Amino acid sequence: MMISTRGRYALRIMLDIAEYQNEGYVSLKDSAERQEISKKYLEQIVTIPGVSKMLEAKGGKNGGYRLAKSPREYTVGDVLRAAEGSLSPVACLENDQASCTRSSYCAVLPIWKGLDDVINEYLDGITLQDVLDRKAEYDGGNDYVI
Amino acid sequence: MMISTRGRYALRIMLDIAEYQNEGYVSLKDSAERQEISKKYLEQIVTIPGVSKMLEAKGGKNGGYRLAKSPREYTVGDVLRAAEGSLSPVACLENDQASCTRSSYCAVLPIWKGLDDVINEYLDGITLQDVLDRKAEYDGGNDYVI
DNA sequence: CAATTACCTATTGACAAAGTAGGTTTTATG
DNA sequence: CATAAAACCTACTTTGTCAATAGGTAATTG
Repeated sequence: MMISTRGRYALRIMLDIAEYQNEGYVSLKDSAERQEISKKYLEQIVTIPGVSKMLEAKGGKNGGYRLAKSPREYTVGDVLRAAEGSLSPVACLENDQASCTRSSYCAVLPIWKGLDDVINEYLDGITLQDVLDRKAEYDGGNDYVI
Repeated sequence: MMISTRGRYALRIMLDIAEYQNEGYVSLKDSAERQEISKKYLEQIVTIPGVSKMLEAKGGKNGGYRLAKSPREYTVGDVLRAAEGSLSPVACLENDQASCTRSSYCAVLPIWKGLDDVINEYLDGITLQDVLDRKAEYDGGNDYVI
């Protein structure tokens, strides 16, 4: 499993904020309740450097978060990579990892590279706005949930 | 990371056997040396039920393994799924997993389904023979290695 | 000033990954 | 028939990450 709760929750909270931010800053308390996710755990996810870069925060009463840019400017891939650090399907491709000694002549490595490409292309082809739009199609903005 | 050493080693040993089986049964000892993988660990991988189904074994001197079918009839996806159990990128799609209570109305789930499809289509589009052929292209069957 | 929010650091329990270890059984061959 | 070489089987260990929980401090607004 390549995408853990960190990435999945990051995506859901970004979408939740995107959906409710027109009413002002969205607090983690509200998001956590809507999403049925521990608020404490969400705090950790939201403070992952890559994730927090995509948000603007404000403390105090009526504070909370909103997106730094438009939901059209963030892809699902952006959010997941920020939260997970890497979406590599195998260790061989991990950026920080000391690359395998066989990599220069490994006949299997091109398969992993191709897989990595396919995954990132797919996830970068979906923006947060796309998800919100699809949701709205289904239910007019009511029953369907992030 | 979705594909661990189990899956990667399973693929490499299947390819190694495919490559050398025309000279008779391929022993784990030889494969392990060529692939620089612990023989003991390879034993475990080869006895995973799904993996062992793709092999024919013979004990004793000059024994070893060979593929049950032609390398054209096994895809990379077949081998990886057999070794890993599942290639689901997220827990939400795991077959045995008690499916999430939100699944019936979750707006994010279709994204994971789509990702799963993209991954499996890619990996099922490559047969073991394809990998052997590509290797042969590069080096005439010598320097390039599985 | 009081409530509400974000922000920060540490700790925990469970589980899986990646092997290691030590044996038993089967099968050729000298 | 004895021996070596192979597959086959069960158990254990170590390490690290995941998924939280806990308990605070700092900032902002009404």
